[in-house]
Amino acid sequence: MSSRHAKDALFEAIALMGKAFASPRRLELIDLLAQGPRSVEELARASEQSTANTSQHLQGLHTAGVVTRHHEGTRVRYALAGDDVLDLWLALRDISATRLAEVERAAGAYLGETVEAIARTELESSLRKGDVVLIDVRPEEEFEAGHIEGALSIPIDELEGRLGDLPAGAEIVAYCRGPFCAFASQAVRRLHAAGRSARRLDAGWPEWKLAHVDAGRERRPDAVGPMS
Amino acid sequence: MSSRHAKDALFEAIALMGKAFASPRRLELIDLLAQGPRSVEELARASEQSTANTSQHLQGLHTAGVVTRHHEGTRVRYALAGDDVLDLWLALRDISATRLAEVERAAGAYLGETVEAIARTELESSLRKGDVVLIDVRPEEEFEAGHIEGALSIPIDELEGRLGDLPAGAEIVAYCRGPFCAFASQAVRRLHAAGRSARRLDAGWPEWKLAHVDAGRERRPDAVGPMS
DNA sequence: CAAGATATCAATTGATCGCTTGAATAACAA
DNA sequence: TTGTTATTCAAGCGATCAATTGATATCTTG
Repeated sequence: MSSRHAKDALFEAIALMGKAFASPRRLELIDLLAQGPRSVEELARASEQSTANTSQHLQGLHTAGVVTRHHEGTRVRYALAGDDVLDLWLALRDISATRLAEVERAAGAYLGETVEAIARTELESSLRKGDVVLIDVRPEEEFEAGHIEGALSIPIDELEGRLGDLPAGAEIVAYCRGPFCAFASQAVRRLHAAGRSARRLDAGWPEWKLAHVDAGRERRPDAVGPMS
Repeated sequence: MSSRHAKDALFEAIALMGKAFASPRRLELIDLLAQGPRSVEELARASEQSTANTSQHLQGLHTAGVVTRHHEGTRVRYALAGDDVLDLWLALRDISATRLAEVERAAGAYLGETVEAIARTELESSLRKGDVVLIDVRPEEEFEAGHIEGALSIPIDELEGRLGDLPAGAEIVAYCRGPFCAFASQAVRRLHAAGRSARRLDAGWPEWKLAHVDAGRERRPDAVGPMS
């Protein structure tokens, strides 16, 4: 009975995907890819690591089935393999935050002084009423790869220069990559310094997108059958 | 600006949990714990590895926040830290199956010849009509830690001896740990050999339990705020 | 074709991981 | 107390991993 051997092989295969999420560098790449497809060089720059290392990790992610790759002329465009992978990453991130004090500490240290947040559902109704101005403070290429409908693209670096675009009395809501991204918090603090009323969205574009794709769907789209 | 350092620390902290899912041995332990709490020795026996190694991995899982531990006299009882962790594990498992051909191959090799499966929703309505006899072919201690209401516990090892407990003409449905567990498939094949009509449930107790806990709830129970 | 940009490969290093072994600790029972 | 059982600790060794470096392939453009 080689059932032990077969079982080992099964868990080993699953662990191939688990390993994809076991390195901080790879997680950062996944987090960036959650905003939209990117080339190797862009990812390397955004994650401040060498191109070679980035490429190496991306290949690892590819053989783990976590990202797709296609060539576009001289460059290679990587993307998350699907919404299920995005969901998995967000789940890992959120659960690690609730279960590991270390994560919350690190998040607090990275985000800086806490700013007031607004929940997605509340923002939705405010948007319908036209109560708020919504700004996307991510880099422009991420905005272009996908953004919340009705949002204004104001990359965090340009914020001060574009205060004029924002109606004086309006309440402003800023969002960025997600709850652990510092852009929105930073934007809110700077807006406050400029005398504006502002809050951050407690989520990012990926969460928003998933929430709208999933609306009215099953939790896990039909568990995988025993084989199929 | 030490923001790079802070960001690294954050991803490194999240990767602590990712690493928990990066080893086949640990995944097997998680899979066993998904059936219910167990002691170190039981887990070591069930996963066919040394007690020392099992203990070591369990400690790793504990510091990763994936399992809880409490002492009961001379033994230590480990359990999954929560339903969110269970959900994460099932998601990783299912996604790896859809994205990695290797996983499906290994699953096929382990499960043996495919048997006909029945979906959870179909089983639910059959149960209401009293159409089927449902048997739980996991080891008895797992049945006792939790099982589908109305199921009969017939550990796979005792199946032949207890054929008499099963009404002759009835359609039988067998379930076990999950879609990648071999017990149910094996049970169905043996029941067929005994001239019975049988199918396997395409999921296991953990999936069933989660589906019933989740019924009528939000997808992800309130994404973690930026800090909270 | 040659030049330039993008991505990957190959080889190396130090660090970490996974498992084994044998001893140590803790709770309990006789 | 002594013995027994369950778990953890500590040391060690081979295997794997992460990052660097420098070279190589591939596509585009002039």
